Amino acid sequence: MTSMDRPFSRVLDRLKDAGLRPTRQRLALAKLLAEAGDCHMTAEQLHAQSQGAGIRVSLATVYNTLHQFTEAGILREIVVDAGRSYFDTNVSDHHHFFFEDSSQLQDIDGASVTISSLPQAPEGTSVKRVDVVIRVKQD
Amino acid sequence: MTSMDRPFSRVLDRLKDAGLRPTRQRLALAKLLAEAGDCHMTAEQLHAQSQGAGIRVSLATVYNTLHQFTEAGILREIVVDAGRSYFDTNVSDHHHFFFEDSSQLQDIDGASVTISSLPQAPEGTSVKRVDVVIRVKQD
DNA sequence: ATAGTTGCAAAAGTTTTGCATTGTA
DNA sequence: TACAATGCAAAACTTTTGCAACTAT
Repeated sequence: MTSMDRPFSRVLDRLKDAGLRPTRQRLALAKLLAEAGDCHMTAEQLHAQSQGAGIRVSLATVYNTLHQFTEAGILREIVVDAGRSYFDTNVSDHHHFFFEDSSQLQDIDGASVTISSLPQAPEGTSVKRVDVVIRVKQD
Repeated sequence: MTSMDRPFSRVLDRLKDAGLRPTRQRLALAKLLAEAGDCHMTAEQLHAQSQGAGIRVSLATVYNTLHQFTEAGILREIVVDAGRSYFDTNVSDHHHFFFEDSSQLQDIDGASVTISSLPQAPEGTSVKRVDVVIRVKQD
């Protein structure tokens, strides 16, 4: 996989498809996310990185942008920890280890988890996603 | 199952085992949770119910108590929604549907979900719990 | 008495919203 | 110019913490 294949290299197209203007802030945040590679980032972390890179953007805008990217399918939001959202740059089929001691996430390839039986979605609803979180602790 | 078998009927023993004193607030909150039966309650909801029942207790104490009960194994904390924790009175082996439209949880019996392959826990860690959340949306 | 516990006001976080500003056609 | 979209300050939430008050020996 070359860097050209990474989701964020197509970010301009993605933003266009989602009806989002390619503003300075969005492009800068998308670039940071692309450079970070596969990762699980909080809004706070991305905001800090932005400041470090000399990009002036408010935390509110970071949140709004992360949610817009999530809507557009460029990111996936993961909630495993009370009062903190993670945004995952890996949007392919996969699951997560959650290290409760350090509050860190680690990807598990989708092929490593086999769910051989699941109940049907309740009448009138359809499954949007199945999340498997393996919570682990230091011995 | 009679009401005497429900976890909260043993709350006095449970509190004792956990080294928690049976204070007025704890007993009142435990009683409300027991009466509610199997449910997924937020701290805010439990606090509202307490007020409704004429129990004077602060929201902070509700949070502290819910966490203490969770530590004691009387409750399980479920995090599926950004910025909101649910406390589940059902601590048996089970999973959840999450209705994204209404932010409601519904139990799935453990036997209804079969995971036939899972990766090993990373070196030096052990699995504390495997959470499966089926996210559904209204058609 | 006193050592340990508890409950809550106040503080600390996180996330969302309202609206002036900006950008586009 | 008009119209919609954007970015951020301020507001709204949720959750945690520090410490005065309380409890059980």
